Amino acid sequence: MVTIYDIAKACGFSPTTVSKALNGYSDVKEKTRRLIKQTADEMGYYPNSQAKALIKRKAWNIGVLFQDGENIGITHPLFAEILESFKKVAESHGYDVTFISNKIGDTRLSYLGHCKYRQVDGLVIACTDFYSDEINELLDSDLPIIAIDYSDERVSCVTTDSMAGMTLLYDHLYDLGHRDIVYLHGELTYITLDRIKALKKAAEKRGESFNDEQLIEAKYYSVKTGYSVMKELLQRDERPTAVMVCDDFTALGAINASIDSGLSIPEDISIVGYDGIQISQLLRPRVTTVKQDAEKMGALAAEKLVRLIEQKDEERETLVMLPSIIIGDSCKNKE
Amino acid sequence: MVTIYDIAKACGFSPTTVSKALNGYSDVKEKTRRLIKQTADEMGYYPNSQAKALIKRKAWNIGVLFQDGENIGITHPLFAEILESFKKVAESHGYDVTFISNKIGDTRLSYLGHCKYRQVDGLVIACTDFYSDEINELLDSDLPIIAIDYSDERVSCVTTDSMAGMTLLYDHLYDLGHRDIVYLHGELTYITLDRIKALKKAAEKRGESFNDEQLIEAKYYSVKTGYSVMKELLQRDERPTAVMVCDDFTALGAINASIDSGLSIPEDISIVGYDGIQISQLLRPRVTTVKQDAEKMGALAAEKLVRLIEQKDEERETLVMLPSIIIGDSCKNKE
DNA sequence: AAGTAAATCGAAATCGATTTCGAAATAATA
DNA sequence: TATTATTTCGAAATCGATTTCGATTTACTT
Repeated sequence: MVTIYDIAKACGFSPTTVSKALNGYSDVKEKTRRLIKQTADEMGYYPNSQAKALIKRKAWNIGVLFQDGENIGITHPLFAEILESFKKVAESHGYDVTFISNKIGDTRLSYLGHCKYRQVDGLVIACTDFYSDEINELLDSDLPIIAIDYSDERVSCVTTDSMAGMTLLYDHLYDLGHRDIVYLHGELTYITLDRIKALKKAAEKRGESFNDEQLIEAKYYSVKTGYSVMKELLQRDERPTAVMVCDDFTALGAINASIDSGLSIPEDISIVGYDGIQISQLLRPRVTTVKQDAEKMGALAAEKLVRLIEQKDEERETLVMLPSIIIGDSCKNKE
Repeated sequence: MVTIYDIAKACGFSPTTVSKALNGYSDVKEKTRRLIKQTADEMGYYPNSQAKALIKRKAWNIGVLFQDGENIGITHPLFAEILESFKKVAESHGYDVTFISNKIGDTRLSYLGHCKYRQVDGLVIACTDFYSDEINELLDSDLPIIAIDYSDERVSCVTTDSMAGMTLLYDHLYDLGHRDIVYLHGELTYITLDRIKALKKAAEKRGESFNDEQLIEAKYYSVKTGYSVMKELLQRDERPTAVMVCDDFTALGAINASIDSGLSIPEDISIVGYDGIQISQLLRPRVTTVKQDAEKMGALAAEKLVRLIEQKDEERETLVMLPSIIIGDSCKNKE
C-alpha cells in the first residue's frame, strides 16, 4: 500500500508537503506540486479513507436501513427504485452508501450502535414498521436522518400525500359508479392508518362512508397474501364491485386470485394498486394505480440528507410529494 | 463520542487495559474487566471502526459493483435477489456491504481506486459487460473478488451452466414439436456468447442446426427492447413458432408485443425466458423459463469471498450451478 | 545592501484504536 | 523470609492521514 510517507521519501519532501500538495494548499510551489502529483500517480497512490475519516471526523459514508415486513429487503420494487436514485445522488455528492444491519458478525448490535461503529455521516430509513425500540433509538439520536414514507417530528421525511393518493383512487372508482368497495390494506403501521383515514375522508367528501367492514388486512409487497386474502373475499356471498389494494405487488396477487376464480378483470371486478412501480405498467392488465415518484423521492431524500449533514443550521423538514394517478386497464364502469 | 480514553479516565485504568478488557485479553483481572465493560455500556461506547481498521488493516467491509447495460442498478430483479442473499450471508460473517461507484464527489475515480480508497476487504462484481478497462484493472489486481455470471481465470466466479440451461429450454421446445425457433439474445457479452454456443450445440444434439439468422439482438432486462424487437420479428412474412428470450423481463416485452399484435400465448406462439426471477411466476401467462437459483448464488458467492479474504491459501474457483426448468404456461405443442 | 514582506516547507500533535514489552504487584515455592 | 513464578497493568509505538505554527528561503522595496 502506497502512503504519503512513501511519496515523501520518493521525491524528497516531507509528508506534510505531500499532503498539502495533494489537497490544493496554496503554500506549495507549483513545481513541487507537479512533482508530487506525478509521483503519486506513478506509484499508484490512493488516500486511505479510514485515516482521513479519523482525523477529519467525517466518513463520507451514508447508511441505508431497509426493513420490511416480508423481509424481502432490496428486492422490494419501490424501495429498490428509491434507493437506486438515492444512491446516484449521494454518490454525486461524494458519499458512499453502506447497508446497516443490526448485527455485526455473531454479536447483535443495535442499529444506532452499528451507525456509530461505522461512523456514517447520515442515515436513510425505509421501513414498514417504525415503531420498534431500535428505530426509536435512532429517531431520538442526533444522527442526521431522512425517513422514507413516514412522518415524524424528530427527523426529516420524504413522503407522499396519502390524502391526495387515496382520493385520486377513490374518486376514480366512484366516478366509474363503484359504491361497494373494499380496501385490502397493509400491516397497521403509521402509513397504513394514514391511508385508511384518508380513504374515509375521501368517501365522506362524496357523501359516502367507508366502514371498518370494508377493510381487510393484507400485507405490503406480498403477492401471496394478496392472493389468499382475495380468494377469501371472493367466497363471500356478495362480492364488492371494486377492490383497492395497498400496493401494486399485493394487487397482483389479488388479480391472480380473481382470474383463478374465473373472474376477468376489469369486466367482473375492478382492482387498483398503489405505488406505480415499473412492473405494474408492464403487466396485462395494466394496473390502475397511484404513482409515487420513486426516482424523485430518492433524489430529494439524498439532497436533503446531504444538506442536513453539511449545513449545521439546516432544519428538519417533511417533504410531501403529490402523487398522480395512472389509469390502467384494471378498472371498468360499473354497469 | 465516547472513546477508550474516556472510559479509561472514568474508571482509573489505562486505555491499554480498557482495550484489552473489551477484547478478551487474558491479562486483565476479572473484576476490572467487569468494571470496564459496565462503564463502557453506561457511557454508550462503540468502537470506532475507522481507528480499528487503520491499525488492524482490515475494514470488515465488502464492496459491491453492479453495472448493467440499462443502468437500472439495484432494480435489476436478478441482481437484487442475488445481492439480498449475498448481503445476509456477508453480514452474518461480520462484513458490511458498500456500493462501489466510479466517482467520489465530482472527481472520477477508477473502481480499483475506489476500492483502495475505501479499503474494502473484497469485492463482488455483477456486470453485463466485463470487458471494460476498469473491470480488467480490477480482475488483474490482488483484491479478493468474486464475479457473478462470468467466468475468468483471474478471479473466482459463481455462474450457472449455460449448456445445461439452454439445453433444458431447447429440448423442451423441441419436444413440443418446435423447429422454427428464434433466440432474442442480450448484448454480445461473454455470457451471451456462451449461451449462443450452448444453444447451437443443443440443437446439434437433436440433429438440428441453429443458424445465425435465428439470432436477433435484444438487451438484457429491457422490457422495451424486448417489445420492439418482437414487434419487428412479427412483421416478417413467416413468424417462428417459438421464441427464446435472454431473460424473463425482456421476455415480458416480447409477450406484450405478441398480445398487442393480436396473438395469444401460448396458442399462437410459444415464448420462453431465462433466470426464473420471482415475478416471472406471478405473471399470466406464467413464463416457462430456466431458474438460476439467485438465493443460492448470492450465498455461495458470499461464503467463497469470505474464505478468499480470510484464508490466504484459499484458491480461486469457478462455482458452476445447475439450473432447473420451470414449466409455465407460455409454451404449447406445435400442432 | 539592508530591511521587510511573501512564499515555501516541515516538525510535531492529533484522530481512536491495537499491541509489544517491560514494570509492578501478587502468589507460589523453597 | 527470600526467591521465583505468575498476574496484572501501562508507556509508547503504530496505522495513514491532516493541520497548526514556526523556521527558512526567496522576492521585493527603498
